[in-house]
Amino acid sequence: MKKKTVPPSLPVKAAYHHGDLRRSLMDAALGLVATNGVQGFTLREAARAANVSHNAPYRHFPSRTHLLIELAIEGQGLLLKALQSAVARVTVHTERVQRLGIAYMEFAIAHAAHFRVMFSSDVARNRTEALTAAQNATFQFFESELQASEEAGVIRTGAVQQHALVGWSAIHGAAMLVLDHVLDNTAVGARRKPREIARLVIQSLLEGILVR
Amino acid sequence: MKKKTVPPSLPVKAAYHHGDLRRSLMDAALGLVATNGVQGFTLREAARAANVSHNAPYRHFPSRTHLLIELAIEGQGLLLKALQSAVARVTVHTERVQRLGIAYMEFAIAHAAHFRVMFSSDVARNRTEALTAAQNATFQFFESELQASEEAGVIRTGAVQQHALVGWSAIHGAAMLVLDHVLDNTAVGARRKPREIARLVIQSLLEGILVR
DNA sequence: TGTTGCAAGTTGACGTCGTCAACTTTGATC
DNA sequence: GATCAAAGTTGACGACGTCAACTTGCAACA
Repeated sequence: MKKKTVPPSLPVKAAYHHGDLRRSLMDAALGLVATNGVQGFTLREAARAANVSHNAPYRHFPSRTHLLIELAIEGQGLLLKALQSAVARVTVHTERVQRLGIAYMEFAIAHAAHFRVMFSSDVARNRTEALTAAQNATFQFFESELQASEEAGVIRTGAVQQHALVGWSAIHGAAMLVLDHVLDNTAVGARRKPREIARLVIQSLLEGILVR
Repeated sequence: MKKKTVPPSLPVKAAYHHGDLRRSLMDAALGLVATNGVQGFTLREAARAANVSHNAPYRHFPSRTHLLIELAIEGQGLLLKALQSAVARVTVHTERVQRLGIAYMEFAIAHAAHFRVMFSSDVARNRTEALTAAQNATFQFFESELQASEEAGVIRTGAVQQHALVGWSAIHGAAMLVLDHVLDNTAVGARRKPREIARLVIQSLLEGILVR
């Protein structure tokens, strides 16, 4: 019924056994999440997009949720990589912190599908050890960054973990609010690009709010 | 088949027409969200919990999503009320800000079902004007609070909206991370109660991170 | 008082979904 | 060239959201 003699192995769409169905399904899932949201993603539709039967995905993922978990782990890796390369070759510590915040926000926008999956309650509710490890790696990167700033005498001492917590919370919260368009109708968020919002958040974090 | 002559109108479970099915469905939905998550909530199961047929909910809500939206609006109102009463009779401005943050976090924990619905991507994706208005009311309360602090000379001037943004982002992000147990395996979040985490976040926000 | 009309609730159906079980195809290994 | 596990397919099941058509109950009005 289908192609029997494979034409001389073009790099894409390789074999009868589909080549890399696992990757295709994950890509299809990302597309569906981007347009329909996490809960609008369907195993069967991903299978259709990959031209396989509705049960083929079960050869690669034990369930719909596990496919999402794999996407979340992948996304955490991409996020960590994005953060690391955002501060590579930057030596001024406050500049590094600023760039980390902006990179986080821009990752949430540019990889919105990954980001939504990473923090979807469905995934959170069924988190695996691998996902937890990936999340912890990102947080530890934040911590090590602030540790370096403290040792350089740039930030207040003795509260590195606390500062990493508030920093992550603030930029993560801002990203969530931006992604869900909650800020669209507020005076401060309406006409600002995500990057500017991230900059404002980090700036307030660094300088504080109280009069000095 | 069922009771025909209504026994002298007891206040609860009133009539044949169920009394207040709308409220019962929303309560059932909250219970389901609390145990199964937002995406685990089912119209049919809510109907079963209220002892009506699987289509009775459609006499009160045009769709499953609209029931969730109603819950989100209700939750925003409860949140605003909780914030307001948290600072009633408190006069010291920094104390007020601290209490607002703690109240936000405690609302997210105590009303986890409402909170999850309020910020579920399903609801965000289909937001109505009423929901947007309810969200804006909360944010404007934050802003007016900081405005008062500024006029009292407690916080830095000229950036009220910015500070409201970062404050909301930080405490909201912290609440989301706590709710999804993302902090459970971090050094700073593992052994702290949500209230302490909120306190840390607000404290860092007020004082800033940089050396002075 | 009797009729009428509308809101609330029910029944049944449709298409879609996630998942299970049993089957077939494919390609590598000895 | 036979074997065998991995990869993919077919068909089924129950549950879901939603639509359409029906029934029940209450209240307003003649």
